[in-house]
Amino acid sequence: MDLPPATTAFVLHFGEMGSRWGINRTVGQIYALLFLSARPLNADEIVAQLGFSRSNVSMGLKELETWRLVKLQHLPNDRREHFSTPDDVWQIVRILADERRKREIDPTLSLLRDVLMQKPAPEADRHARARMGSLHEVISLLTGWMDDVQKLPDERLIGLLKLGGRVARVLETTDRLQDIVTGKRRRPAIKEG
Amino acid sequence: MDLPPATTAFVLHFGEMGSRWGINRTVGQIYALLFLSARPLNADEIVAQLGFSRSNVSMGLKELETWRLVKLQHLPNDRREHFSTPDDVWQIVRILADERRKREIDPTLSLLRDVLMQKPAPEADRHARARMGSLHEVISLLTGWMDDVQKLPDERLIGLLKLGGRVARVLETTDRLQDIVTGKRRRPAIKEG
DNA sequence: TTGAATTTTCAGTAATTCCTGAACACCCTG
DNA sequence: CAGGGTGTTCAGGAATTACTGAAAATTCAA
Repeated sequence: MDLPPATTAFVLHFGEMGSRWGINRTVGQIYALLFLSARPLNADEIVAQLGFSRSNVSMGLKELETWRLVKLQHLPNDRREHFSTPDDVWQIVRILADERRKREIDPTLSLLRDVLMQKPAPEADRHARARMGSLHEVISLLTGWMDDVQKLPDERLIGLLKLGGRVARVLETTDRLQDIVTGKRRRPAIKEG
Repeated sequence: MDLPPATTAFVLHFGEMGSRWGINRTVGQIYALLFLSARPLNADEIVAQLGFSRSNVSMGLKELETWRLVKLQHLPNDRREHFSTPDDVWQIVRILADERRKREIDPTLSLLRDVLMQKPAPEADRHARARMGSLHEVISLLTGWMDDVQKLPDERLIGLLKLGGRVARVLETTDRLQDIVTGKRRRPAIKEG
């Protein structure tokens, strides 16, 4: 790997982390290399830099395509396929969130729906079904929120993240207003005694 | 597995999903079983239900402990260790978010910091370093937001999630006020012409 | 249509991860 | 402090996953 030291460190790190992210070492390294590259790379260039077999690189790129994490493009006067990552890191984050959700959460949500639909066994599993119900509720809320957030344009999303916990204060205010309107809480008197 | 059908389905599903979540099949099943159980279970009960070897259950429970996903407890007049999951699903979500962050994100953040600290190689890696900079920025923002949100009490968190994308409107209003105050945008005139 | 360039497939091997049984360690209780 | 009950460790076999090289398929220019 005759790459600048910073790049090498990053690529190796991504390889190691791969296992924790659910991809393997070589796929992680390929992605890292493409992410840092100033221009699209073709498979042979990746082979040259990382030293994996040609076929392994081919399979790795295929997998990255199924994740929608790389895009294929052709350069003028060059038959070879070149690959690159989105320029915008936020775009990458969105895709990642989407794909992980699709793979890691949706199947469970769907199973919970199915199971909860069945007629309950007479007693016996009362508690278990209640637990699955809670879980379903929590996951639905989380994924619904994700859907909402995915619709926001980048600047709004970034604004929201920067606001962080301070959003809570806004909510607090809203709640209090709500309470007052619905009469759950008395309007503060001008003076009590 | 002489369990109610709904429980069996859930346990098996969690086993299969295990690989996608970064845990293995047996650990997934053990966790699912504990999650649904109406009372804490000891290792032998888990062996009886799932049919894994005693040592495998022992190792699985150890792993779940390192994830803080199960807690050990002793019942009166019983020397055996019993295990259970938190009653509150939100608690589980919080722990999971925390642990995944610690394992999957923090190491990368730390590597990026280190690498970006080094003196840049003369040219050559300008682009790569800029990319790493962007990535660092995005991850910092996301983890900072996570930190903030983790501090909110459950009801606020749930409120926030329910509000979903509608928070954006609040932000929009805030921005507009901000713009007016700072003079970036003219105060809407009563009538233009 | 040919054939060179490029990509994909796939059978086989290497590497890793998972799981077990047996041995060991650590209690507690009597 | 002996001995049964309980939990842990670990070497090795089983199962899975990763990777390779060779061959097949595809694409495209001539």
